[in-house]
Amino acid sequence: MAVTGDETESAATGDVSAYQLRNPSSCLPQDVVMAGVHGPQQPTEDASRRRELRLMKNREAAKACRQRKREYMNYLETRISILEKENMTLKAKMQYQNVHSI
DNA sequence: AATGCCTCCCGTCAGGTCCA
DNA sequence: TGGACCTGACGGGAGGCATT
Repeated sequence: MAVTGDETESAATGDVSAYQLRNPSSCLPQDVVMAGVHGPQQPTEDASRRRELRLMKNREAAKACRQRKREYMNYLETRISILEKENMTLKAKMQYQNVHSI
């Protein structure tokens, strides 16, 4: 796999995310209210903790979601090959019946 | 060796759905 | 109705492969 663990590690430790780096306007945690007039404020400890918890849960949810999707796609591909075989068998059977006028 | 393209996996955000 | 959860979309990193 192409995972070094660095990304996961940095995300888990609350470093600046890739998204924040490429989209500076979104650098503020969603659930931290910033007061406009007095400039940027530090997120409270509790807000940061809640954000990290939310990101961690969403990270796990996304992994589970992708795993389910992979399994479903595998199921569909298996189903396709089964139905294709079935279709070929039925076609062969029809051809046989036509040739022998059954 | 350098480069470009493709594919896979990941983390994050945003928006939708569900349920207490 | 607010919070928890799910999932599509997006963009980045890394590996593999062909081409130069």
